[in-house]
Amino acid sequence: MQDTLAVAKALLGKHLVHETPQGRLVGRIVETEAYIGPEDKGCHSYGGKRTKKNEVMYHIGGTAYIYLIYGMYCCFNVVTEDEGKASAVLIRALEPVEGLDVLSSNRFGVPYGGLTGRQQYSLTNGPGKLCIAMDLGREDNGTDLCGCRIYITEPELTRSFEIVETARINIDYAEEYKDMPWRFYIKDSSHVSVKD
DNA sequence: AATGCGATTCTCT
DNA sequence: GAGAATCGCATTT
Repeated sequence: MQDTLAVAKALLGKHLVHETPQGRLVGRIVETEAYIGPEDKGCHSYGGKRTKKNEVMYHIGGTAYIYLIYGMYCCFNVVTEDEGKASAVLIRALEPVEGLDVLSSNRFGVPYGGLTGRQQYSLTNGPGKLCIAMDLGREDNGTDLCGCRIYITEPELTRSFEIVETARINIDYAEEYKDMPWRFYIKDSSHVSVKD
């Protein structure tokens, strides 16, 4: 059960990789949020709710759960734990690592060199933004992250960093769970969506 | 058949 | 900081 929290923290600093026809896209994970199964009022599977939309949450850990939010953006999650636990970790922000021109083209329609400073900063610093840049869409929902197209790796150069634990974003409806410190980010990263 | 809304982002002010 | 954009799907009539 608490294992999801461990995964959320362990994912920080890892590289999310998407092998696309345009090239290999890589981002360093700098911000995550844990959504912990039926008990968590902020979780799509709260109370054991199981629908067409959240079905993938009930799959085995290591599956990609991607859903459409607000009619126009996607959010990318990593399903955690055993089959049926319906827990997941939302990837909220990345630092661009590889494939900068493709990431930039997907988001802003121009190569990385044509970006303003503000655009560079906002390339992947949010759950909807990183899906656009990394070309992750609903067609990738249910993808096995242990495969060779979308996966997570340990970077070649590991840096030490400090982890900040804080409340999750935009789940005011989650009552006593909205303040749980289940959001994690790398303190000195310049690409975190919201800092305290 | 109709209604309501969300684990967001962008554009003004 | 507020408001709009936009739509699949769960829930209600």
